[in-house]
Amino acid sequence: MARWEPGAAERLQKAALDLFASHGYEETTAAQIAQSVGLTERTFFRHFSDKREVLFYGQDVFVRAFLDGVDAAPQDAPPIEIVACALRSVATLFPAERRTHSRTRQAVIEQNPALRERESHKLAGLATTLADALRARGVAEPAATLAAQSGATVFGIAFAQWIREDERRSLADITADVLDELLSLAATATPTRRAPVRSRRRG
Amino acid sequence: MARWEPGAAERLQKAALDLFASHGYEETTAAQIAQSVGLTERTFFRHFSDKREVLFYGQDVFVRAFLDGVDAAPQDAPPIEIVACALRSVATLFPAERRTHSRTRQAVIEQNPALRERESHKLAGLATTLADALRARGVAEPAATLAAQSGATVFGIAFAQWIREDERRSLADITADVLDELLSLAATATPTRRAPVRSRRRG
DNA sequence: GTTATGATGTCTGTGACTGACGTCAGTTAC
DNA sequence: GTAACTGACGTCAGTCACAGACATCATAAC
Repeated sequence: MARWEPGAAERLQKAALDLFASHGYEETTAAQIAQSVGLTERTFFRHFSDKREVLFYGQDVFVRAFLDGVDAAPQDAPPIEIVACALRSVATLFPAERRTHSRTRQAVIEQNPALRERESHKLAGLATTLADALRARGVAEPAATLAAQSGATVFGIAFAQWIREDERRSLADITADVLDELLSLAATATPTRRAPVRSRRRG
Repeated sequence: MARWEPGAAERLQKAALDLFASHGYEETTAAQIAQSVGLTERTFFRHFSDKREVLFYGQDVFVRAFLDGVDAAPQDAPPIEIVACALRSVATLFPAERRTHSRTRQAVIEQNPALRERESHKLAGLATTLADALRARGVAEPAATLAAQSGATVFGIAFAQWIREDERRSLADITADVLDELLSLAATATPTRRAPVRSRRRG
């Protein structure tokens, strides 16, 4: 028999979400979360670098889905198309069954400024990672950062929409629509100086 | 003679930046900052809601410049043009003389994850405020959020570029270029379903 | 002159986080 | 087969960010 129950991080995360949802984020101490699953505060902080992080545990699979989508894009695809691929890829991670869970988690996050801050930082980090991937494919700056940031923005908007009670569409559909809206929006303004993008494949 | 030197917040901010730059952010305590200008830790936290905030004191004028730019845009301007106005407006707040100061401040921020987090959150907050202003002008969702977020992104990229040692152009010029790049980028992809934007003036 | 005000100091407490060190089941090396 | 090793945990003690409550006192308002 093992000395400890396995999956400490997962148990802590589940307990944390429950406690945050029922008693509030600030009202719940890290020690309480740990105790509720038979661990100590010290162990909590061995698994999570800080208290907020417990709500973002597992986001790496989500980031990886983005990168997989980038890899799956055809070699000659323009930056925005690569981002569209990435968005399609990540949308598969959020089937309809997951909406309820996502919704309660998001409710907790939106209730607390510190958590909102961490969330926007995570989204920014995703954009950075995406930009790195685009640059690795030969997209130049600032196109890489612009495209990546746009992708993160589109995802953020689409996700918020997907969570809403009155929404029936799949995340993939919403994402595609929001991206299209962004492109249409850009089309209404007139570029003033620059020639069309010269990025894509260097060397 | 006044009982206390005036401008406590400004003095605290200046002292904080100095100490952060010379000894590092984490190595500097709030009490040290306060003491260095003859105040107490408690007073520090009366002026700033938390330790990081001291580096962002005064950002309201910056946000206001954005909003002024929105107001200055012609009534019939499409969302992206409104954003362009806002960007031009805010660029005037950063003349060449301010580059050195901005650079050291940014160096401090980039050295610390907690500060970077706060910064990305401030940028997100700016985007939210901008989106509100666009919506107040009749821009519908998600166009308002998309345009606002794009504006914030463009500013972020342009500002980072403006700060670089090897950069000679004004922030206004860089901003215009980055925005153009974004529009060109969008033009390379093909919108698939949506009709052109139907936002702008409701009711 | 009295009173109100506002920025400050003082005191005290809580909770997030950290470093150092001890513990012990299971694994590996010999 | 035992000894050394490892990894996940507990314990203890400490620092610091931050907040509530209350006192202080120069200045403004009356």
